Amino acid sequence: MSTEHDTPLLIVDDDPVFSRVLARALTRRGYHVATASSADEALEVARRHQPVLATIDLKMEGRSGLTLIPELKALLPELNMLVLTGYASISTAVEAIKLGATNYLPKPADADQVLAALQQSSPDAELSVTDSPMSVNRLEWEHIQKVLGEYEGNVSATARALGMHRRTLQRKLAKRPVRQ
Amino acid sequence: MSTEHDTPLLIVDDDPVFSRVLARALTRRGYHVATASSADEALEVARRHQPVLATIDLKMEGRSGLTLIPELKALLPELNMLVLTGYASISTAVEAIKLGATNYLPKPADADQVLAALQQSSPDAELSVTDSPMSVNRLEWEHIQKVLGEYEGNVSATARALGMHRRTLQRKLAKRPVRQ
DNA sequence: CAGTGGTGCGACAATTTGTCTCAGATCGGG
DNA sequence: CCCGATCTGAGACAAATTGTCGCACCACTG
Repeated sequence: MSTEHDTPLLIVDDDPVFSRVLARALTRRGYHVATASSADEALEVARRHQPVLATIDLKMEGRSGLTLIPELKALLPELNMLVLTGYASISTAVEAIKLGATNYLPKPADADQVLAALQQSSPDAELSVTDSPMSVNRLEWEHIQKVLGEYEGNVSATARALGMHRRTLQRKLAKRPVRQ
Repeated sequence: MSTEHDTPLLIVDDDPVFSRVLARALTRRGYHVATASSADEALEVARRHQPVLATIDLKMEGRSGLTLIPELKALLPELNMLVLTGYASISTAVEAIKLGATNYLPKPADADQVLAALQQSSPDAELSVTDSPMSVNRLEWEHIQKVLGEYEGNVSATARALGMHRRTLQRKLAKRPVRQ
């Protein structure tokens, strides 16, 4: 476990909240974390920081994270890149891997899942024994909260975006095991 | 268009209807088509047929098509493999590409899409990123597939890990993934 | 051979969703 | 000030999904 101590890691994400939370969690686990909030900033920071691991968001202002992958790869051929996105799709997953990403996860994902995905870099994939995956309900809850935030709390719009009935979303939000 | 004339192509799928329809469509377009309905048969046929292109179904009787990918690759290093499945998920897509598949398409897909996916050689970083978040159901499907993969397809263990009833998981798996 | 743990699937009750419907609130014009 | 559009919470009831239990049937192992 001491092998990853101070391993330089780069987080590329334009959502400051997500970025900060993940950075904190990874720092606590002993990584040397840097963050960037755009593709261009990522290249800049990468030059200085020389990361060994990176997480890359796809949907960002300006260039998409997809174009960033080959650029980072050119800069740091050894870099282990995990694509992490709230707008996941099979087609971008396929492209990301072909472009050289080592893994691809839909958000929400917690720090442990991120690390497991980064570690699982070898193509043959020794199955990591993730102690306990997120329950379906928790995953759903976090996703709902995130999207709800993106729509500034508009329940109707969120329900439409999530492809669920407004009444259902309403009910799910009503039995909140959570505050604010 | 004459370049693909008589190009040997292998279809691996255990659904005879799908297999026959696709074979006919591709034959009409000038390919020299062979079919196989299991992983083992695929290896056998591949030896004789020496395909340049192949489509591989994931969910088949016996071994999954996923294990077939590296085997075919070992047999025919130049083989261009397209994974084609009715139970598409990001996690199997990532796995398939890492194992050497050149592309991945959810069924249903018509012959033209299949050919386009097989022909498309270089990755495209300009691919547009979806602008709507995943639906709750789709996210659930992706998560289930990922965990299921981590437990090597063990339904009971996956259900336990996800805190859901085996019967329920079973039923969810029987359904196709929701689009969009 | 018995024991353990996996899988598929039928059946029926318990719960959750979908659908429809109202009755406010709010907001930005015209 | 009223209009139309849109958002909201909530009741009611049907439709669909899930929880539960049970059973048969492997495969593996001591």
